[in-house]
Amino acid sequence: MNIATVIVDVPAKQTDREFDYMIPDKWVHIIQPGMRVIVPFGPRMVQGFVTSLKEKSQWKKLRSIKEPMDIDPVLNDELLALGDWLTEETLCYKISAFQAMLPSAMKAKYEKIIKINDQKRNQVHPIILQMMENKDALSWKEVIEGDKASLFQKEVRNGHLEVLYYVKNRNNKKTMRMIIPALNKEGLIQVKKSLPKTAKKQHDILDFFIETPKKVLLKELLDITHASNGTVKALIDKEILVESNEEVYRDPYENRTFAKKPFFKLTDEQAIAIAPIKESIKNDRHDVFLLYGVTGSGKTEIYLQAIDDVIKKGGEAIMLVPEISLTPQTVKRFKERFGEQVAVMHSGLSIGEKYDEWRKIHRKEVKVVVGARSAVFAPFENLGIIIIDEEHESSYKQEETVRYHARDVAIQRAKFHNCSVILGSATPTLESFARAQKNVYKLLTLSKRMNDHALPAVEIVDMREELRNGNRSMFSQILFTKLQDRLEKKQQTVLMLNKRGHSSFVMCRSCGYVANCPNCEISLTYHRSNHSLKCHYCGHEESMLAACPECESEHIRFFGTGTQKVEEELAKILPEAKVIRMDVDTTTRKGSHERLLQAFGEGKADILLGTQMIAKGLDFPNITLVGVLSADTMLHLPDFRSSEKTFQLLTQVSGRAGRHELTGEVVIQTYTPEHYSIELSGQQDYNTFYLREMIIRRTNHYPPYYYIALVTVSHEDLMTAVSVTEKISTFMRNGLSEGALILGPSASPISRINNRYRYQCLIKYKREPKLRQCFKTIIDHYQQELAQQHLNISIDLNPQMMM
DNA sequence: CCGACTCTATCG
DNA sequence: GATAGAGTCGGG
Repeated sequence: MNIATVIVDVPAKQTDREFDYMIPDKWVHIIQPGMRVIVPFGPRMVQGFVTSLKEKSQWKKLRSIKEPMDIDPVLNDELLALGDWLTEETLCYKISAFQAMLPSAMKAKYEKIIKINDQKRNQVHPIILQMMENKDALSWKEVIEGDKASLFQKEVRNGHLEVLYYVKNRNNKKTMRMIIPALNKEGLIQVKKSLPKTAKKQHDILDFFIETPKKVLLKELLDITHASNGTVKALIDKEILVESNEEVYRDPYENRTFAKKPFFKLTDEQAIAIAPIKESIKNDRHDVFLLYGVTGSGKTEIYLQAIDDVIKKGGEAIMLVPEISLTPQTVKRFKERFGEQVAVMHSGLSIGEKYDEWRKIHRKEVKVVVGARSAVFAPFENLGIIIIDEEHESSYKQEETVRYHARDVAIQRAKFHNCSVILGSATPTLESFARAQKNVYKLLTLSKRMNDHALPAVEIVDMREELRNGNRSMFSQILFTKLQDRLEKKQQTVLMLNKRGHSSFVMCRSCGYVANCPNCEISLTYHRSNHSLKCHYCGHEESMLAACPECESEHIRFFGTGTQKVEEELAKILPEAKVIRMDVDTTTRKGSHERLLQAFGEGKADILLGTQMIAKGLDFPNITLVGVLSADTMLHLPDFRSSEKTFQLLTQVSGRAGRHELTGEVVIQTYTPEHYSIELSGQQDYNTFYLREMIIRRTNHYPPYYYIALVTVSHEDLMTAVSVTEKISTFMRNGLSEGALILGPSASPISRINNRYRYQCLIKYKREPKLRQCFKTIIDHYQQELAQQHLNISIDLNPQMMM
């Protein structure tokens, strides 16, 4: 077995296959499938993943692997197979699938440098000699961007200069200096006797080690003994102490202690719900459970106890949470229960921290991982359960390159490990609930809140009515009164502004001109921080307009009730209220999200004002009022899931109120109170919503009755974009069965991004075995244009967003 | 004839 | 995706 098949780190159609390499004798027993290696590829060096080993190759001359990048494989057989599955399922390159499964710290960095060929030093052009006078090497980038590029190229061609390629591991293992005594206790006492009395600090250090003869961090040692670096160094020089550099994990939860918490006694309802899960765990069965439980019904406790069962059996658990609710509160609950056995993975961690957490899993130092979407790839080998909380969240779907849904990956992995998946939600997706109805998933229901607290009373306010009564403010009379009331009672309020699709655009009040991005078909967003207008799609930025470019009127204003504007209004009408604002502007800094929530939890403010990000996971006893300022902003988005999304969001945010002793109230302001998703979320009636929405999905041929696939074509030239989309539509019509519905070409909801026109074709189908093959044919057909970057075709199977 | 540029096959 | 080598063009 001295030949390895390797997938190289070149994400392109033509290189998306295995390449054979010789394994040098010294590595023959080292290199295994799933390892990263450095291989020569054409003239350069690239990273690659070994996928298999074999004896013979159809190629006569093989090149050799340069060196392995790992000691242990980073992908085991299961994950290698999962990579194949991902590739097929999402139509991505195999290398992209592998990289999606690993922390980004493992992605190679490449460096290309130029050196003087020492044998020909005397022939090198004097200008270059001068440029490289006291430098060992120049980076290729520097050279090619300078004005001597052609001279350098010539010198490279005639061999006076040589080009070197490096593959670097981003491996940034953190190391720390550790100190350990070289002698035993008696030895140290001996040394202490022979030390002069004046060396006081040295005595202190020796005392320390006589008392605690073990390895300590240098930093800690200095802190405790108040000695200096020099003192320690003196002892090292005398060979009394030994210094070593040791790898440590960066601990994002450092300096925090988590008191062990016992298990709660389950309510009768919880006990009934968990029984089938425990049964599956006990018998190593693969089941998918849909845990449908109203907000505050104690789903988390069920997760915790299920995980505990798994750990007791020697298994491991993956707990997925939406990014946005991966708050310290959530992490705390898991750390309190499972202590050091928990790894945490979320986007707030640095690349290095994520890498550390990954290695804890890889080295089997933890049993549980709590994390966002990508944690579903945690390299456990004894998986006993995968839990997906808030199953309906759209953040479980990756929206670029490897367009996977964590739910699908979870089920795929669970099949392999013969273990169960729990999908939990108060507002399940229609897809999941329908599967539960058909017994594909097993439905478990929690209909009551813990401690029998009532769900909050919801009041829906018709804002058109308010306007007719002369109230032009953004607060209805009812909401205002209730706000005042809570202020007096010293209780807390959460105000949500549903901003999506309603950002603060700039409009002229005289002529109606709206500031649009010059490159994209989308309005610019006002940013207060630097008084500028920005495009969220291409990054275009310009300064705020002083006057309307169309009519020169100065009545140009930013519109859309942004959170800042609400904050200002609150200051006017309720000047005594303390407000914490939470939105993209106030939560960009690391940890700021957490700090704001903590401050609110400690009662440092009366009102928490924010966007969707406040709808999930907050659980504070003193919140008794939830206000939704404009419930319908996302109802009119061009997406067949907009009703479902609205219902979910309103139900979730309502669930923030009255979770503990005090009863909660919810006020929902809307311009379309008659809409069923608003009306039914007011009644917290998921079942009726499900039935009504299912009828609509059936008549319009949408999921769960049909699967959908979205093809988006973009090109600089409008006509090309249209005609390619047209050809694709026709091809799909001919290639697929009678039952498939092909819609399009039609302009994308955002018809132009970065000066590229976007057209799309939507395919609805029930069963199309040929679907993926058809897409592959299309990509092959347009290969050349795609490679030249003029054309772009993106294919999303089961898209979550229709943009 | 040379350099600058574009196109395209290939990478094991 | 990056590269080298082939092919093309235009100025001298």
